[in-house]
Amino acid sequence: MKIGGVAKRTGASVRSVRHYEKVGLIRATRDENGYRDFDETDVLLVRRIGRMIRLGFTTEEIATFLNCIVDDPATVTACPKVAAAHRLKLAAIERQMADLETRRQKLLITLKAASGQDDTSVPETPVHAETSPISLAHPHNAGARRLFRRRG
Amino acid sequence: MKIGGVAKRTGASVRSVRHYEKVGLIRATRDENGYRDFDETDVLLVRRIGRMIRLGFTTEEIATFLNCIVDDPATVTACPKVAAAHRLKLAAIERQMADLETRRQKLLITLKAASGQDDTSVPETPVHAETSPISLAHPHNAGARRLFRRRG
DNA sequence: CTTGACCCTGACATTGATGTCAGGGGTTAC
DNA sequence: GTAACCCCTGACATCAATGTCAGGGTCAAG
Repeated sequence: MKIGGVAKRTGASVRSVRHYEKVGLIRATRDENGYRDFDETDVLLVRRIGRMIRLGFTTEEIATFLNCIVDDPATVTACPKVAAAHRLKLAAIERQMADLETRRQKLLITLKAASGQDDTSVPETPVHAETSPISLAHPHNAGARRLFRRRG
Repeated sequence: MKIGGVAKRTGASVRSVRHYEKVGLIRATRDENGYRDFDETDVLLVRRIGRMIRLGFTTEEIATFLNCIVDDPATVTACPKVAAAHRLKLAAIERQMADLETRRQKLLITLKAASGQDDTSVPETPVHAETSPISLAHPHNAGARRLFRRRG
């Protein structure tokens, strides 16, 4: 199967499949004309890589445990590298969530401080707000916009 | 005050202060020798910019409402632009949190599927798991590591 | 006059998967 | 033979704040 077929079957772009090969996640034999040749096993692998990436793993991380991914769903994390990588990623995600939660609380405080809105429910994690919402007038900053490149 | 003084007083780097000026968030007069000259007002503004950035605003976003930031903490979001920007950011953060939560649940499922660990409590948001943890053997991916640049 | 501590501008690097373009070739059907 | 697809490699762009380097001034103290 050529690369276009893999792309079609996996949902990955041709560009991405080439990228996965370049970083060593997949391997392809070559036809006489230089075209990559894949089989059904590669399709499954590319699908799995896509799932991993959507979970937040980088290709570099995936590479560290790709060689111990096994066919039996029951032994998923049986290989310690896989389990370790998953636990690390889990911890990283929870750190990110905590950071986002902090920022969320500060935004809520700022919003609540000004407008007497009551639809901002602010559930768990009570905050002790030394956040000092907004202040400071600075008269000369009117024309600040549009110094930025726009996406072409 | 010269740029080094601003940096020292705000915690921002000299590089960052120059950057804020370049994108129009602050303005500096120039001494005869070309050196930037700042006053105490600029120090307060740079501190505020730093806080905004830590909240997750980009300088481009900050620029859209910087000119309506006022000195009175009670009127924080009195300027509609500020409130709108904060609500947008809040919504974006909540989307990110939801995405992270989804990924977290999938990671937990995968981990739970293999090791009979019980310290993974999995609290709220029950998941309907069509996640298909891990599978697929691929014998020829042993030498995948170290194709990546290392940071020097 | 030299040293050291500042300041200046401009430019490149970082992160990482992916899009996209340039320039070139293969394969197939008409 | 030519149009229409597909493939190849290599390279640049994306996002955004910040670090860092090169190459060059300014200025005060010794």
